[in-house]
Amino acid sequence: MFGLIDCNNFYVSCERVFRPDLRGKPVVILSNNDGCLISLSNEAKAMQIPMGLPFYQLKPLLASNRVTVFSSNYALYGDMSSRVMNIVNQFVPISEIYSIDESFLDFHGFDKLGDLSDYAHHIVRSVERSTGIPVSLGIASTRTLAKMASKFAKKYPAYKGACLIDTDEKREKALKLFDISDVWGVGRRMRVSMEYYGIKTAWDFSQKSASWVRDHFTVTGLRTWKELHGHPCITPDSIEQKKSIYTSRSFPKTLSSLELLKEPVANFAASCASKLRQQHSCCQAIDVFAQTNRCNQNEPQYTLRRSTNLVVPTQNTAEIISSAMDLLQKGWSDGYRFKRAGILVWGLVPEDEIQTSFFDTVDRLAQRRLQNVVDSINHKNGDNKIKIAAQGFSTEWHLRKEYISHQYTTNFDDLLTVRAKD
DNA sequence: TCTGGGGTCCTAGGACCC
DNA sequence: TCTGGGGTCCTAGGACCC
Repeated sequence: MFGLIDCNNFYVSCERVFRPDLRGKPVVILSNNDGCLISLSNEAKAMQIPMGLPFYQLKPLLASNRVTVFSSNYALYGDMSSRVMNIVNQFVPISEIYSIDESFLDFHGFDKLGDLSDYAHHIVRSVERSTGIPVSLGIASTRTLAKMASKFAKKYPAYKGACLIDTDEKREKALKLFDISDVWGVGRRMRVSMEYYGIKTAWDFSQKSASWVRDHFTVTGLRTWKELHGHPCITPDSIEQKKSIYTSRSFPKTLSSLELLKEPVANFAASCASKLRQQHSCCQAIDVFAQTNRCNQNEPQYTLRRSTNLVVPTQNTAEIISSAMDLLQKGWSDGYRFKRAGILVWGLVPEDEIQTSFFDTVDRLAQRRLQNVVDSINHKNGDNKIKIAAQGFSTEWHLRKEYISHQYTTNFDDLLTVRAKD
């Protein structure tokens, strides 16, 4: 059996842990740059406030409904996430963190030990008591069915946070109640085709033949179909060893000169290098992107994209920045206003399995020693206390975060003061 | 004025080989 | 007049997830 534990309205719940006065009230969380609505409390959902729409369009509506707004605070959400995962991991031997607010749990063999339902409810209660974050737990014979079960657990209070689909009868009933477009793996595009073929529920889909599904929805559709039948065949990749690493941001204003764009791109490159070292990988290739504002159809559109392969794989900040600056220079063309840029590093290899080159001119050992010293100084004194000159000091490109809360759990200056009542 | 960020996987089509 | 067939590899773009 697989379990899926999912935090309810995760970002909103994180804010509420430190703002208990907001429980039961409508709250929304904005994406980076205060761009779109990305997390809504149940009260906000009940007001028919749509998810994913630009904030500036909804501002009057939110104000008139007295909705509390937060900029996203990833220092807080990331830390709360690891607290939740740590608690969950005390209850199962194997888990796969799937996203910031979800984890798959391995329950194989657990059903022989006693009542799995009691155990599931115990997990849900423990997480909420220890972290303040409400969660839903679904358990079934495949990951797709476990996700479905967790949605039932979230939707119907009678489940008290945990739902098991552990018999064929329950599976059939669940499939018949479940909208096909809510199935894990069915997105916008597939939903349209499903509608065309008259498939409304997960059950309708499961009643098609395997070959029909393969023909109309390719191997990915077939996998989902098998999972709905209770045959596990989707294994999410471990998040620990990524195959590529991406850092990108939109800018609050557009940037139209090469000099202005260099600085954010250098910082994105530095961020990728740091993430590489965290997962003990080196990259073999680096891509640079920059895009004009796609939402503004009145101005000329352009996507700058340049790629390079490295002679020797690297995780060194200076080296990756230097390649990125080269690529940006080569791909540059005047006359565009860039709204977004990013760095992708890929072709990742473990840092201790590097294929060296006969023609390499860099002293790799010295390079690594220097990087280690810089990392340890920054670790002790704060990110970017020592940085590469190209990363600069401009704040032109920094994110807009007008409604950000404190870093309650990761910054000493933001710790709450608790006073006893007289 | 204003529209997120970070991933994985699959497929079609082109380049290239013999 | 008339120009093959089979294979691999790479890349861009799209679909999907949260």
